[in-house]
Amino acid sequence: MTKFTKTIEDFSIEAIAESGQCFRIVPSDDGGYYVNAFGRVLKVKNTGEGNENTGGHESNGGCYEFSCGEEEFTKVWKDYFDLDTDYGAYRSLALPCDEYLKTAIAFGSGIRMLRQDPWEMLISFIISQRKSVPAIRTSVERLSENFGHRIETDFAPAFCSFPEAEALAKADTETLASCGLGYRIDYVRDTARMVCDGELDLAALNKLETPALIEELMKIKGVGIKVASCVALFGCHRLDTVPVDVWMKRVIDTVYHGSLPEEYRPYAGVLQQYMFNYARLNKVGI
DNA sequence: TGACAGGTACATG
DNA sequence: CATGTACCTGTC
Repeated sequence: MTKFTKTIEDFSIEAIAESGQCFRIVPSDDGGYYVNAFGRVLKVKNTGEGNENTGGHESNGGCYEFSCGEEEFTKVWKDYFDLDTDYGAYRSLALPCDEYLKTAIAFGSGIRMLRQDPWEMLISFIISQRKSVPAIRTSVERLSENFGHRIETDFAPAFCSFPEAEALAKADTETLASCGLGYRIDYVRDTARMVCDGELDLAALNKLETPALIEELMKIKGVGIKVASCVALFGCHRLDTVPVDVWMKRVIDTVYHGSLPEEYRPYAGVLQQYMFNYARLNKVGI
């Protein structure tokens, strides 16, 4: 196995994996994690050296070993993990009086906003409606097993890539049903067909300003404001976007009396990720 | 064991 | 335009 080792600030693969923005980062049997993205698999393991690890989700960074060469790391994963960004700058955005956010940031230290594939985010979040996170993971895995391709490595069990639009466009109903898609079957397949037909061009949409991007995404059947916001934030890195699910609604209503502070707007998507993570994993802020 | 899931489309008022 | 309801099914 090729290895590349790097010390990274404000980086916790565990916190990222559990933060609800991705469904295909899973624990390995030795305390590391497998990252499945862009048709590749990467193993990430904290070496336990040179970090300020205080345990669990409070890990603030440290030395990590990656199962790739420096070239692939620089070309693919540095960008995926958003490593050129200083997350201390985001942390400092918390208003002095905002105890809730400060607590949430301390708890979720090491979370980063992944730069994920817009197509995968679109389908994954269409599937996510009325599903728990474990159920979403199961559906996405089954979809990949049925319609993706196998990814063989010398360091991990075989994984399957996220399906291309062509494969989902011609998928049969029975197989899609076996992936647990339920009433979302036609949402997923019709979206895939639109991409194949060129009727939906995600790369083109990604050039739009955030409000127009979300408006266009919501024209897709099965995509409402929440799913469109998730695609914008997690797939198009629109950090000004706040997906409001049941957890964030409770936080906004209860803690912020109806709306987040205006000062947060440009990076509210990052800050809400800490809030969401803290609320969901602790069941607080409700 | 039945309620509940990180919502959305569609029908009403 | 705001509110109410049905919806597939895995997971606990």
